[in-house]
Amino acid sequence: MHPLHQLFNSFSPITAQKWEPLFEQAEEIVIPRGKLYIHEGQYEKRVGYITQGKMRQYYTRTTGEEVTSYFYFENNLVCSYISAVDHTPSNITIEALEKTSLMVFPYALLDQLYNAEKAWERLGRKIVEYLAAGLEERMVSLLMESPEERYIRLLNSHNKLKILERIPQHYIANYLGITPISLSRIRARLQKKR
Amino acid sequence: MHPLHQLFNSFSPITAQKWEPLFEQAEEIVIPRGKLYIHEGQYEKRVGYITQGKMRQYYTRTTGEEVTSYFYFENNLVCSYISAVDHTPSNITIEALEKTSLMVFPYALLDQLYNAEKAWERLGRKIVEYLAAGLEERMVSLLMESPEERYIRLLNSHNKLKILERIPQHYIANYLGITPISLSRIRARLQKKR
DNA sequence: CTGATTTATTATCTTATGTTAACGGATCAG
DNA sequence: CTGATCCGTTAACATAAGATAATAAATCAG
Repeated sequence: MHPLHQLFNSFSPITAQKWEPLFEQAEEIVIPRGKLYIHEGQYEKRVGYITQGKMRQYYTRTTGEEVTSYFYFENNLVCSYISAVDHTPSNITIEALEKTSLMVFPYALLDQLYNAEKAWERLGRKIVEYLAAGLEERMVSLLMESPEERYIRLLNSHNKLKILERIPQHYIANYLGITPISLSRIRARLQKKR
Repeated sequence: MHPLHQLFNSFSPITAQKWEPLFEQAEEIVIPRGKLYIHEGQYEKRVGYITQGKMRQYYTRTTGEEVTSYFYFENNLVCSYISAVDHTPSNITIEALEKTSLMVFPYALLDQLYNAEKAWERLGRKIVEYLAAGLEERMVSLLMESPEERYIRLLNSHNKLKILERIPQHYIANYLGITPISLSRIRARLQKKR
């Protein structure tokens, strides 16, 4: 079974027959290191699935500063979801942090499948529920925890250890909502405590 | 048309016939000022719809401090969504800030309707998409903005003016992720700038 | 290999927030 | 009416983060 089909099934079962039309319309693309997959301000109606590589999602302030909101790795779906659903320009940018291979298909196809089949509609709901749960967790962490606590949480969330191994520290600081300098100080403080 | 039916229709159309079974099983409840509608730690499988009143949603730290994550008013849906979907104990508490009237129905009923009808399944997806969009906006605000900027954003978001009019200031500070003292200082700073 | 760039740390100074405490005004219950 | 509680503001102090700059280490390109 294709790993993306497997991922879908972990949300809600999709039979091989129903899976087929999506698989047929998907294509493989490769984004070189440092290049953008999704551009802020553009209508971005593709859904991607990473087979190899890593990506960074960020917002851009009016002042030009980038604020990292998420990292993606192998077996992750990447999509400017709100842009695709609401037909609005994307408010996020997603760049490849290394040469990244993706399977991509148009969101319109997914929408078509939603209309055609309750099983797909259900899958769509389950995926958004998963997305919402992740957003809530991040929101609560930002609301309730200090930068130091957020860093410790990251240290302990072992499903995200790959972030610490594969992402440069200044991006991690940015993801935590602090400057790289501040993260350095936090790390120094924590080492002293041991 | 019942206002809740109207609200549903604004997400995705539900015919009068399909609406009927939900309406029949809904009941009206009243929560007195200061009492809890949803208790943290309990399995909370109802969906509520406020017809009158206002409520506050919060998380509780291990230290006992409450951290406000949302305010609800008339015509809002209130639900410990993740608890209902995942069959886990609620991680949030929702209290009535004044005597509040709600229409409530079991989430299981909604789930049943999801299974029975694609129109309901679609509605479910649309509601979660709306929820996710709200969570993302709040997440971004916490990640990108200073407390002062978040307060200014609240001042300008005219659909939330009712928050400023109807919610005590120390809850607003808590919602912004700061202490009431700090909010007082921010307000003093802003007044000086004029 | 080598020079250039990127990345992480440390120091100094400024600024905003948290904490604690005090105060006055408003609200509420008896 | 009156005492008690709640609420918002202000002050003083401690702490942590932002900004800027300097430096060292690691990585990258030619």
